[in-house]
Amino acid sequence: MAAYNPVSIEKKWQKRWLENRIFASRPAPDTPPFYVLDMFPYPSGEGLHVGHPEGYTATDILARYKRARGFAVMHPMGWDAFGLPAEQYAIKTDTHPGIITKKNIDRFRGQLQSIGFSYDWDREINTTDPAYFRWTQWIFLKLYDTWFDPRTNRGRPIQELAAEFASGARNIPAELLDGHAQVTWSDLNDTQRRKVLAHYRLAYEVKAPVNWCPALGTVLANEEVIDGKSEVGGFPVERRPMRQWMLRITAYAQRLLDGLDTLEWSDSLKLMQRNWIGRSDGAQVHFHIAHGNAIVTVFTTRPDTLFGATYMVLAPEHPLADVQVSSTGENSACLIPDHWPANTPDSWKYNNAATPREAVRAYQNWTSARSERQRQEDTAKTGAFTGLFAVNPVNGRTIPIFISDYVLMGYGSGAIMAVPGHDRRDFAFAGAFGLPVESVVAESPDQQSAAALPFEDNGYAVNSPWINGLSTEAAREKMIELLEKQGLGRLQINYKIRDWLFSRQRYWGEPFPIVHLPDGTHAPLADSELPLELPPMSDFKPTGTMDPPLSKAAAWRDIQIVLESPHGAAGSQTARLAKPDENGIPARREINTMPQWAGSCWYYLRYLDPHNNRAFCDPQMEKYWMHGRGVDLYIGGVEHAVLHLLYSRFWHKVLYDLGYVSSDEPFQRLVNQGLILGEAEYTLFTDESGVCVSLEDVAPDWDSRPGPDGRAQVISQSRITGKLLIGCRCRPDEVEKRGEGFVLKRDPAITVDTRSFKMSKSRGNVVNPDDVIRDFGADSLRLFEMFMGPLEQVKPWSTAGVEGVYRFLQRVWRNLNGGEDPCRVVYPEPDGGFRRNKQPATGLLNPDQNAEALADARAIVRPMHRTIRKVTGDIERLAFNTAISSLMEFNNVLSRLKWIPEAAAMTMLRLLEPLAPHIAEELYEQLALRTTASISLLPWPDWDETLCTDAELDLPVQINGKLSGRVKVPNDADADAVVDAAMRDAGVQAKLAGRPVKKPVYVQGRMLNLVV
RNA sequence: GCCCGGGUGGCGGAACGGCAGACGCUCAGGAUUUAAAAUCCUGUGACCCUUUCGGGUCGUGCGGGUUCGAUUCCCGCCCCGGGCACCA
Repeated sequence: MAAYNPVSIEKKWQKRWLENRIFASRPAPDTPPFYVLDMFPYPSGEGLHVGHPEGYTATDILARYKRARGFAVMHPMGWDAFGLPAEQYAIKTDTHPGIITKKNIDRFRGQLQSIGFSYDWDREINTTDPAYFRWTQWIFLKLYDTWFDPRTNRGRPIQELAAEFASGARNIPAELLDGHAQVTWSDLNDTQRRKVLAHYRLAYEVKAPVNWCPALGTVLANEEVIDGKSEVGGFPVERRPMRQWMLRITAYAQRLLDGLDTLEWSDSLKLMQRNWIGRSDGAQVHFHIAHGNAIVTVFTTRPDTLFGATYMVLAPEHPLADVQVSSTGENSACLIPDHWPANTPDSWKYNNAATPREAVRAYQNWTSARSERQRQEDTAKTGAFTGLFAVNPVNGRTIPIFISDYVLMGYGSGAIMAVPGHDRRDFAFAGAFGLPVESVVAESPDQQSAAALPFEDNGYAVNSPWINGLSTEAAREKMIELLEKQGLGRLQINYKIRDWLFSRQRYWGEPFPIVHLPDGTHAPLADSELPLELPPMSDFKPTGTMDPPLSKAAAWRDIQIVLESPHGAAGSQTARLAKPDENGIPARREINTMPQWAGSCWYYLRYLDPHNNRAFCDPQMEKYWMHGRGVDLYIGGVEHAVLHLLYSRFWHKVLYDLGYVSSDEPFQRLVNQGLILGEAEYTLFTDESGVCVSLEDVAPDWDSRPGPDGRAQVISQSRITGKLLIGCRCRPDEVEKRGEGFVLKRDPAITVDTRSFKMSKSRGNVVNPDDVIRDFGADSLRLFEMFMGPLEQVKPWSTAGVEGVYRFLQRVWRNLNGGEDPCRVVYPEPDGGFRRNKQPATGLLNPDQNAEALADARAIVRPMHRTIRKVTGDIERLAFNTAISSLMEFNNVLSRLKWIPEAAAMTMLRLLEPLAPHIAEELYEQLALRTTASISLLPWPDWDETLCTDAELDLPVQINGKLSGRVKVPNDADADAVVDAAMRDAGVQAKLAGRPVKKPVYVQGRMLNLVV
């Protein structure tokens, strides 16, 4: 009998699947669709690690299962291949990133194919392929040509806005035209029209402070900055003003929020998105500047505390604090006085500045030089008095106005009313500057003030004439109502989310299909100009300045263009390259490129129709596969919670508004797989002289540094002496369990740490799937990835565990292998007997053997049907670990049989196929009488509920909830019969010891509890 | 600080409010083998009683509660992991 040799059978079947296009998606009108999607991988130079195949295996199992259930399955794979790592490697090795990308993709594809995933490889896509990014650029132009209409709460074509201006249905805001008086659309020239429309587009250009990362040589989106450092690489990020492309995702904030309610995503993921969007309901309140006409509007979520506002704070960048302009004398609007008001405390004059203007300017300089990181780490309150006062509109009180960097220009109106009694930040500032703190909310309405300030909880309004006694909730509503009535303010909703910074100063990304015109405006490329490809460059290194690499491609950048109006509507001209004989306008291409997220925002749509060169996707295909709900199941890591998943929802909603897709949301159901950690490690700490230190004496804040062998080692310090401690790995046989933790065998006084670490190259605990496949085969890899535990849970890798599932597959092989010799699988003959060979009428069993085989055939029926039921249910709920367990149990039953009936063998293989397809295919080919090209083409088996249950139950009997015996009863016995049987049981009687049964509780088919 | 997850044998984990620890790993003993590997069989939560057969007590992070019955539901803590963090 041939041994189980995964390497050779896996290669064989992978080749056959590809050649016979077994897993090609086959949409058909009468077949229900099922779209199961993996998160778009970035083909890195490192290749796969075992974390990748976790989600991929889960989706593959479901894809194979759904095919068996008669669905048309969409299960594609492709490459998110633009991006920094390839570009950085290209610079290092002086190779074009396109070459590196291609190599990495080939490697990734090879690795994925070696795991036996049932992707439809005809649909493979690649974001760096011009045939793909032609449509990324096309969608960008759709965003560019769309404005958000708040009245209908949806995006609309920009031409419709132009038409409203043209017809006079909408006035042109004067501030958009340098304050010119009322003009009509027909008064405007093309430049002016472009300027007006640019203000509304979902893709717009703005000069604003951005997150500049010098180490990466590019700006980053807010979502890509974590703790003031770049998400990729952890490099410092600074704020710098730059001209950048932005996408108006903020317009869709409410839609993005509302859409979450309709999705089958985990609560924690929805929460992350909700927090990121950050809606808060409050009010804007207008404060007059004392002795002037100016008004400052603040945003507050606690209008009920208005009576407790004792000062006001502006962001340092607030327009009212713009002293730079006034100092040149150009603008007399600056209200900051040039002398301190009488009795200004010295502590208010920033660094004892001579005048408020100087104080404001000095403070602005200081705060703008501080990095994001410094700002975040140091929350001590600083600020400068502006010399100005505001009038509290509800009580007429005059309050001083400060600037401070704890107020952010980007949120609300960049100005706050400070209520130090009920806000800890204001409280801290008031403490630092000696400002009054008053209580206007208390725990109960009859208190004079809150027990302790700052009191931030809800309570009852006090010391607030308009609203005294009202609960915080009611007071808030009442106050807004009164403010609105008197024109002092109104209800306002704010969102934390900012517009999406969409350009990067890199080479390896999609070029913007935009040209800059001599008049300072810009125009989109005509559709006929797409795709706009990157110029071939040998030097694509960063320039060392903030100029992107494409600035070096002057011939590509500087062009002659012709503007055309395809829609006939002025203001929406498109640009095309001038022909040699044409008199073109000199123009410059946009030289920033799009961020990596661009290509992944819509890739799931391209899979549906990947070779279409007339549309990003045929509408019929989109309707069929997305069926108004979006992707049926999307599995991936949680790291994209606020990046890809927010961005692509945004793009999708725009496409939906414009009528290009049929569903409002792209991903109906989403599951996050848990991280796979490295193998569990025991860490022993020693000080520098090598003396062991027990874990209790080690400070809990660990760090790591490169050790002598180049690998990262854990370091910490002694709680007692503060001395440096070094963690080193010890072997499992050096430790033993003692009490709560593990101790050293040779010195049980020393407790060691036990935990699993994230896989990382520096720690040297990365597991390469190629090695696992070489040693145990792809089926074992797949099986173990799923057997480790629940999909969504974090779990540590274990090589011994892989061996466990490998042994399981070997046992399956030994049970069912049909090889050259006849095996234990027996086939029924028409006369009721059995034969051992596949060929009819050979290898007939003798009468004794027939009797054994018949007994086995009867015995296997119930386990078989129960296994079908269990595996089916487990796969449906993505509980693959328990599905595998029950297949192991079923196989253990088969192992105990003398003869294995064909039906049981086929059931085993059919159920195994989604999980371990290669071995299933191979054994199926060996055993099946009439084989299809693949076992995956067979339908899923059904189970018979009546065959799942035993005729006789072995019921546990409890007395007062404690297990006290068992009784055998027929499975349809009623409560009385069961109690009767229990009472006749000698063991139960002994336990009852004569006590009368007060009440029996019988749970049908499960257990009996006797209450005494 | 705020908001989510999660704490079950030596380990990964299983268990519609109903027999806690399925399945797998580890370890131990046995069979097979000249021997080893592989394979097969048996045992493997802790403690206690019993020569054996067997039996008992405790046990799902800790403390309470609801219930005939709680790993599961409720309240209060502790620990671990993740997210957010001067967002008014």
